[in-house]
Amino acid sequence: MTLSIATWNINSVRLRIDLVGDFLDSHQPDVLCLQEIKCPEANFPYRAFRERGYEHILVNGQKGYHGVATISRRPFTPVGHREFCRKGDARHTSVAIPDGNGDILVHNFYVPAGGDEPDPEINPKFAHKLAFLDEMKSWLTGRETDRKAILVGDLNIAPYEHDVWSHRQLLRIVSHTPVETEGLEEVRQAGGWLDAMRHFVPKEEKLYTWWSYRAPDWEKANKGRRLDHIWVTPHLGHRLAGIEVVRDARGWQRPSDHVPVIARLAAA
Amino acid sequence: MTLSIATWNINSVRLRIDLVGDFLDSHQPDVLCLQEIKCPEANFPYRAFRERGYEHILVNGQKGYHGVATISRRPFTPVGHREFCRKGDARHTSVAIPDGNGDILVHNFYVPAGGDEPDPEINPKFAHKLAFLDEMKSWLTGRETDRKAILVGDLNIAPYEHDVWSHRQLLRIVSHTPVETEGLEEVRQAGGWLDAMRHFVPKEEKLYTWWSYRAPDWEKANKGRRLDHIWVTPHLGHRLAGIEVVRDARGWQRPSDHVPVIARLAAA
DNA sequence: GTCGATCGAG
DNA sequence: CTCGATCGAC
Repeated sequence: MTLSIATWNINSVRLRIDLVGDFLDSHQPDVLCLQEIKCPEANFPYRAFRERGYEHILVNGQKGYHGVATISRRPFTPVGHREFCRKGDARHTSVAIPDGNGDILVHNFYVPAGGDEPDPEINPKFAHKLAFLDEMKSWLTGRETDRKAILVGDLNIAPYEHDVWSHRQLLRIVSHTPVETEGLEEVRQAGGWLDAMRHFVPKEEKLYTWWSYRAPDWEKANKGRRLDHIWVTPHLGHRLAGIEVVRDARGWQRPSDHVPVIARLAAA
Repeated sequence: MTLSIATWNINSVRLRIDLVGDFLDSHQPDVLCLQEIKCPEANFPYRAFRERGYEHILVNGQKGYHGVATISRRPFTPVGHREFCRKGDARHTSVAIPDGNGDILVHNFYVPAGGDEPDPEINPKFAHKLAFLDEMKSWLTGRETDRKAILVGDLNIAPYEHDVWSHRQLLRIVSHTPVETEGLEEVRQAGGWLDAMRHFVPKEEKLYTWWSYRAPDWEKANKGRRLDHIWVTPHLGHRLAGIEVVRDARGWQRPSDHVPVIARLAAA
């Protein structure tokens, strides 16, 4: 059976529920992983999903900040949320999707943004980000390597040179500092993950999933970053069929600053 | 020449500029007096008015609160704003509209709401409202009596029994307490004004211009109040041709809690 | 209920 | 620039 899975930092799912509906109608992913839903589970707009046949929903939300949700038109088993860094933040959820011979485990992450100042000594938000990466690394080491698994989300780090519009100008900007990009590479390698987006798009080619709200003419300036990611374990590597970055979404009415990314897996 | 003049507490002109445009397109008043524009003059959405041929605009605005604007498709001479109660509030503006033999003076007022507790000793907002009425009375006494003049606005008082859904239940509710209703009558009589709305609608008939946001089913409950008024001097009394309360406006998308009131004057 | 201001966060 | 929370005002 094939599987298509999308990840999207929606920056308030309630405010943008119509955009999400349009996206599901037009792109029909099997699974949608949202980040920054910005509401507790009780206020999640379930109906818009169920109306469209997305009846399997797992929400890890909190009031006002962060929050992730995994939504699927294929049945899944909720696996649970891990609370990283003992902060009470809703930044992770996981589900297991039956897929012929065994399940595919799907991790949905929202890594802390890290504030402005890239110094953990003076910026506790940056320290939190680095601690989160450390904990991701140890928790994921060996955990899914020998299974069929997918890790998606807003990882808030653009790891490679051409994941940002200017490597040089962003080296001291949070999301592209060496301690973060190297940290994220360690997480990826420790878990044995393959970077699905870069599997299809050469590392020499610019690839973005986020454009700041502050630049009025985002399309012309095109000062983007690749903050959103889809990783798969080697057991799924041979099934990777394609990647789509829905760049158009940045130009929709009242958009999120992130766009959806979709990965398509061939049948086993 | 005929003249039609509308008054509308818009509760943020920027948020509801599309509603205002629709109203102008559909009802085509010569003059529109807005209250509670809630922005300084610099942020006033002039373009939407000019695009529609309303090229004469006088704004007395302030940041976040209150603010009035008089908008006209007929030329006028700005007369100025009076600052009542030395509070720095933007609650009045006036213009003079050439009308054959002499001008028609148009006063646009936003009287303070007065808070919840109808006791000036313990509620300074109520004291301010009463002081505002006092100052209106002395300032207007004899001032326009012998001219062609119109006074419109959100006066935040429902003066007569049938200006509220329940006279008995509102006697101790701010906007319908005796000290306010009597005070407003004194203002009206001291200036020699005629109540144009009650000129057409008998005092025994319910007449409202405002329905609270808090009542979810405003139309069915119909617990309204007549807070918005159009007064004219005797020199214009014989020209009063009709009054329209645009009640529908309360049911528009994201409405103001007040609806527009339009007065039509016949040619001299 | 609905607004704008202010704030922290992105 | 845009979001939600909080607040005071209506």
